[in-house]
Amino acid sequence: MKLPESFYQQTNVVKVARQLLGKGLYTRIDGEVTGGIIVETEAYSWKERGSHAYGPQGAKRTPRNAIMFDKGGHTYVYLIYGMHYLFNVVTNRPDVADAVLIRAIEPLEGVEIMKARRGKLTNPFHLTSGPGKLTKALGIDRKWNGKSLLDNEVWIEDFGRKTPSKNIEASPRIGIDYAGEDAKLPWRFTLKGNRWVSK
DNA sequence: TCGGCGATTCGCT
DNA sequence: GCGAATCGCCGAA
Repeated sequence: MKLPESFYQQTNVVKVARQLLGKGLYTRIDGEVTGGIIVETEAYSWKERGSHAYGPQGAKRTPRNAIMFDKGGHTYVYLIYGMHYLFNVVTNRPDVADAVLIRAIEPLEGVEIMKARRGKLTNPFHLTSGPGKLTKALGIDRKWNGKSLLDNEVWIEDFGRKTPSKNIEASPRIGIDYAGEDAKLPWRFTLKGNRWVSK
């Protein structure tokens, strides 16, 4: 069952980041479905320096991050290092710019298609074990920014199982040293022991 | 308008 | 383990 709009409109983005572990992220392109189990997420709130929507005088809206100010249930996709697309789930109410970065998935459906999109790989665990890797495997690029997760192009499945807290590990977020003290927030969540978690 | 740099990945050493 | 790749964003001027 597809996650409903109410899930994305929850007001605690850290809680949503935890709840997304174990859910299924899918895309459908030309009728071909690819997807996998979310095994690594990071929460980003406009209130802290790690977020693209952070501003010293309050939330900062720019052309790039505008979609984060929309209501929860949209995608936020942007280009980083001039070559990788990163996929986020926009959460919370309109004008509250929170989002969850999906950092890794465990391949589940359309594996051969994902392999073809990724090109030559020596290690099978490298297929979707990073934020830039999974977008390439799922066929996500900048055109996907702002899509609704309630449609049939990109969506998140609830398999009806709750992930026990003991299987979730919290740690500081990756690659945001510029965020100062906020870089220490334990807002990265992983499924303990999963082989597709990024290194 | 200009210049520095990033929520990363991959290949080579 | 290190550095190149590669470009759009964003703050400063």
